[in-house]
Amino acid sequence: MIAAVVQPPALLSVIRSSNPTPLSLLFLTRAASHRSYGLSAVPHNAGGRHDEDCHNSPLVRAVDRCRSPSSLPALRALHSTLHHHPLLLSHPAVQIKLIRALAACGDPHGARRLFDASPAKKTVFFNIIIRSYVDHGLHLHALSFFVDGTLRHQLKADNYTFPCVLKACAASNHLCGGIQIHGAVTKLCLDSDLFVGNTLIAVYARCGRFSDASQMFDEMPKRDVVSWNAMIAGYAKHGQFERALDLCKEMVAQQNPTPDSGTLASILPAMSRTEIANVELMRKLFDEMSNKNIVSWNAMIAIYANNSMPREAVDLFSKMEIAGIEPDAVTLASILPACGDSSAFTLGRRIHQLIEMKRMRPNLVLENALMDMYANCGCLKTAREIFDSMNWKDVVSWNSIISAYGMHGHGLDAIAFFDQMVKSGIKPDSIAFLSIISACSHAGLVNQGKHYFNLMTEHYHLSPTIEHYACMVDLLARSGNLNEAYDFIIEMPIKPNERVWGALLNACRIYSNMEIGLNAADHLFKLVPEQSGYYVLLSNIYARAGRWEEVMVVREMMINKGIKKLPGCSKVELWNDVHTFYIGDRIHPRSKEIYEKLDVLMVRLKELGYVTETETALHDVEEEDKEGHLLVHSEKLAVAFMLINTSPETPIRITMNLRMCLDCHQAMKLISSITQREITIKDTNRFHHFVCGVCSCGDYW
DNA sequence: TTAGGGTTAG
Repeated sequence: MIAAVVQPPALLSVIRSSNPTPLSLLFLTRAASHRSYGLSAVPHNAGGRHDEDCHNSPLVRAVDRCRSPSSLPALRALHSTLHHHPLLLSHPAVQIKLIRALAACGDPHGARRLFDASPAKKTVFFNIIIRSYVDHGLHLHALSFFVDGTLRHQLKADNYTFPCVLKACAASNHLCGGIQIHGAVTKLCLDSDLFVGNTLIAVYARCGRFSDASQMFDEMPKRDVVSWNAMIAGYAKHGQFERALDLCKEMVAQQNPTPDSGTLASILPAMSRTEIANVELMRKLFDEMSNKNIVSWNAMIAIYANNSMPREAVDLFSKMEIAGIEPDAVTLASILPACGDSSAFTLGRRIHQLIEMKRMRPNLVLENALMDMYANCGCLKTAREIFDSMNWKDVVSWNSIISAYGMHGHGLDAIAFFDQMVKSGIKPDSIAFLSIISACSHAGLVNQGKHYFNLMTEHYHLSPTIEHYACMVDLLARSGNLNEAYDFIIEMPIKPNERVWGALLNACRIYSNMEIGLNAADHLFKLVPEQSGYYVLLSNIYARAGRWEEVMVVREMMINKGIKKLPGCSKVELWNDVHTFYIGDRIHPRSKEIYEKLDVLMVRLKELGYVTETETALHDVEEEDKEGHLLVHSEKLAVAFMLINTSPETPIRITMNLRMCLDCHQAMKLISSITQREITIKDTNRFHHFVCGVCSCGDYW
């Protein structure tokens, strides 16, 4: 019998609310502890009526509405209030609601305590708690609880229990546990269950046991898209990219089942630096997907970002926003590197605001991505602010700040960060060494670079990768030690690649070393015969030596092979728009003003002693117009454009697709001096930060 | 109930 108690209107609205706030629920529980609301009127032995009362109780209904971590304080208050109603609290229906709510509010341990205290232990309780452990990444808790439940409490695991415990095995790579559970599954004849079968595939595939996974897959009475995705994910995770792709293509060809968001996410590891045709295939799957969700959007954005297609990633992100899909932390962490790579600073900054607004910090991955975005957009100071404000830092955070200082030319700071990282107890990994050696290389710190290379191999016992070797060659060669660099290559235990020889050839251009340069070029033309940049480097070496006949020979080689020189291109952001300039470009709507500004600047520059550096460019016919005049390089056009469009205190940020030439570098130093502007240029190698006539690279690049 | 998505170099 429930007494007809008149509810105060405010309290009624709280109880009826479908989305209780912690505050409103606390109010309810405090009020409930002072009034009966019919709860004390629950008859002690009302049988079926008692059940009905349990479900109708406002307190129990309020428990039911606690579904997210923000409701946890309110839920705990409700729970303590229920202790005043022992009959209600001991009812299995109320207990299951409490356990379910605690699990949903992110308190698996609380749910477990309730289970332990409960005399009526049922499989359904068991399943909820295991799932809660798995959802919170507490895989070992899930497994030990499973063992405890089945052995000590004689609980019967069912077709709902096994997928969860097997998921715990798959996620923790616990193959032995998976095999034992498979035995139990077989005894109970549950291996023909679709959900159980799918998780068994996941266990075997994730642990690299492909024959067992395939056997499960082949022998299943019924398969669905999850079965296929589990196989694909296993191959992709273990580097068997072709097999993952073949399986995906087979599914597409059969048209059954239809690939879904999970397929895209499963194949993602196989989509890193893949062929463009594969990226296009994934985009086709994505476009045809009828039930796109946040996972499919995130996976497609990540596919673009991992394949050096940052513009496409940014475009897709815009489409996602237009479609009204709210980005989550994973989306933002995927799009931030794309912002950094494409210098989409305006978007990057907006994402930062979004993160702060949605209170998504602290989030280690997100903060690392944010720091990297700022560094890659030229804002070292903001990157540093993010780094300093982080509560918790991992090796990725340290690597990011080391590489940020390194690519901005602050080698000694990068070294200080590296040493600080080691002192803080974080073990440097392979990328940490790559970052620090690269930082030393940019700053000309040869001995320090060698020290870190030795430290990596001798103290940390890390095997250098081809990237480390390329970095060392760059360090040695660019500092003028060309013979040492050459010997280093010859003694390398792995076959030198394009990057290794490329670093040497570039240094040979700087130091006009014809002999070693020709040797490097010879290797490069065999390795990458279509790459225009190396022909240009060789031609520059000949031009510097005044060997014009050979310059023409190289040019003819390029013409015969149909190799086109990559036209220099610079991008700048102005009021949310990206403006692109090409060498000698006259197509920009404000071209006339840009050239007029440049003319004025050149007069001032020449007064300061600037002489156009024509030594290498003079005979570069592709850089001349019809009248034989040298075409203006794109970065000069970009800087003139920004000078006429922005206020004197606005810093100028330019991103280029080639390395900066000596002439433009000299011009930028002087322009920064006469206009009192900060100019930051990101070329394909590093950042140049020009302030008051001085560049952060110290003219060493 | 099952699969599956994020950060660091060059």
